[in-house]
Amino acid sequence: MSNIRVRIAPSPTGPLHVGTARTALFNYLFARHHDGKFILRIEDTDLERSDKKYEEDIFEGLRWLGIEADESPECSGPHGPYRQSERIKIYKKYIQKLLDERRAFYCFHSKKELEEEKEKLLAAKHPPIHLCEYRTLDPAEAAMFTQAKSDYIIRFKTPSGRKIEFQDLIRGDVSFDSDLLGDFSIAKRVDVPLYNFAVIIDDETMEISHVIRGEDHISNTPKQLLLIEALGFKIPQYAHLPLILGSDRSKLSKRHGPASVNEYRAAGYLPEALFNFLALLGWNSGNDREFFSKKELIKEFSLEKVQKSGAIFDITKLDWMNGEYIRKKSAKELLELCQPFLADFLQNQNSKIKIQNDYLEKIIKLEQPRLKKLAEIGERTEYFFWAPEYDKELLCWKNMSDTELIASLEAAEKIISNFQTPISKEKIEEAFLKEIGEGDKGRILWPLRVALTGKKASPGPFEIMEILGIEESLRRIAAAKQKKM
RNA sequence: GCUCCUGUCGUCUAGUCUGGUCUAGGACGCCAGGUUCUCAUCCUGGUAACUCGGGUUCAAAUCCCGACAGGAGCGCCA
Repeated sequence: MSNIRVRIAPSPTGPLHVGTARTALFNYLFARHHDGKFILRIEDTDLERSDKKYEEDIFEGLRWLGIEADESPECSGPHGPYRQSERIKIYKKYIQKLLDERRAFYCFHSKKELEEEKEKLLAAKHPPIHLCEYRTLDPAEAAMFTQAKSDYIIRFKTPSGRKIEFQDLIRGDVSFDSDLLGDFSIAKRVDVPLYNFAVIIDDETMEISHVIRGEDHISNTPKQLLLIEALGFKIPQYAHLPLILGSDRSKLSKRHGPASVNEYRAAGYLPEALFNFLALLGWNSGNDREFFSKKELIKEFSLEKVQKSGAIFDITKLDWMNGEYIRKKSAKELLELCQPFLADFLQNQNSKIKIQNDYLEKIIKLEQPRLKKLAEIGERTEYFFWAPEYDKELLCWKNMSDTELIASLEAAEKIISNFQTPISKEKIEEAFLKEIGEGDKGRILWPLRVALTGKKASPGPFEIMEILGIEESLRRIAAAKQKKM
């Protein structure tokens, strides 16, 4: 066991976002690679926006992906509690300390005043920061003010003229000027901490050694560093991950399409495919390899191989990869995976039919090479559950006439009639091939296939008939003939 | 506006640290061909990129400088 400890700290204000999942994934991989610990902490100090149902969504999504935490609200450890809302006492102690040491102070500007100041600064092309004249207010006087006024906040007394530097494991040296920070806010009240403050308290008390988070946090880092210094905490190692972008190169969000892990789950992506895909978004092994199991990823992962620039979430590549993972499944595994999707599909079609598992397994195996997402399974295989509906024009191969079509269907009918229900696709194919000889196979096979499936794209007629059986096949051919008579 | 980060095929990326073997490699996509009644799978081939401008050097995707472009942040959100 190494002394590496990393964490992911989502806020339960929405469903588990793929960006958050990717950050969790990298933290997890890093921790496991170094035999360290991975902590899941919930940042729910913003009570109004936080919601238990989202917290559950986060747990569920992470669990589904196979990213399990060593310590979390669900699995307590020595550094708990793991919800910020349950750690108020801890924060309070440190806020009070900063106040007592006069490194933090009460600011009594109203929101309106602050807003006006910001507008003015922006108009004058200055950075919109707040340098507060209350920073030197006598604590006793301030205490009196807090009784009388309701509009106040606690700010950090940012030192001026400081160059704040840190080493980022991905980006190298990064530096900021403290004068551009202003007297930033750290808490609304002694017992209501704000993000930048709560994070550093948590990271210190949870003994986090490496802070691996999204690039959007780079500009929070100098503020946190100042607080860490003021409190005499240990500085963790930082690594800022590139962002996941939408097709327009801006930060991935709902408007770019599905952005939450559970949406991908519902669409029928496999967890190992999403895991693999997300790992490759901003990281690579340094060679041409693209398929990795979780175990292999843990073995290969290193922060040095993490990309600096943002990566677009390319759904077509995910689809391809998901298809690859689907193709690797055994028939039995795939059956199990497809079952809930099939059940949903049948329910939506108001169908009450019950299908035998061994029958289903054959059907699913047939569609396996075509399947990109599990949710497609119902629509792709529906002709196995009930007679297809289709436009009669679809039956015609090239510019076949009606009489030619009937002749074609009857020829097929004749061949099939020689068989009895447990048939093998090889046998029936052989019979057809013998009949067709050197002729155009489409003339007979296309109408047959459409009669069977009602689709312009499907598996071959022989394999379908093998599953469907002779009687049902003949029934469908008869129905096709009816359409043209 | 200010600060920070980033810039290799449409997309994910290798190569950059340690300059030459890079007429820039792989994958997805797309296109064409083969297999095939159709679709998918499978196989073969093709398409397409070092942001620009200077400099250093015998030699630059690679080092330096400068432009430009894109992104993120600048909350009493996290």
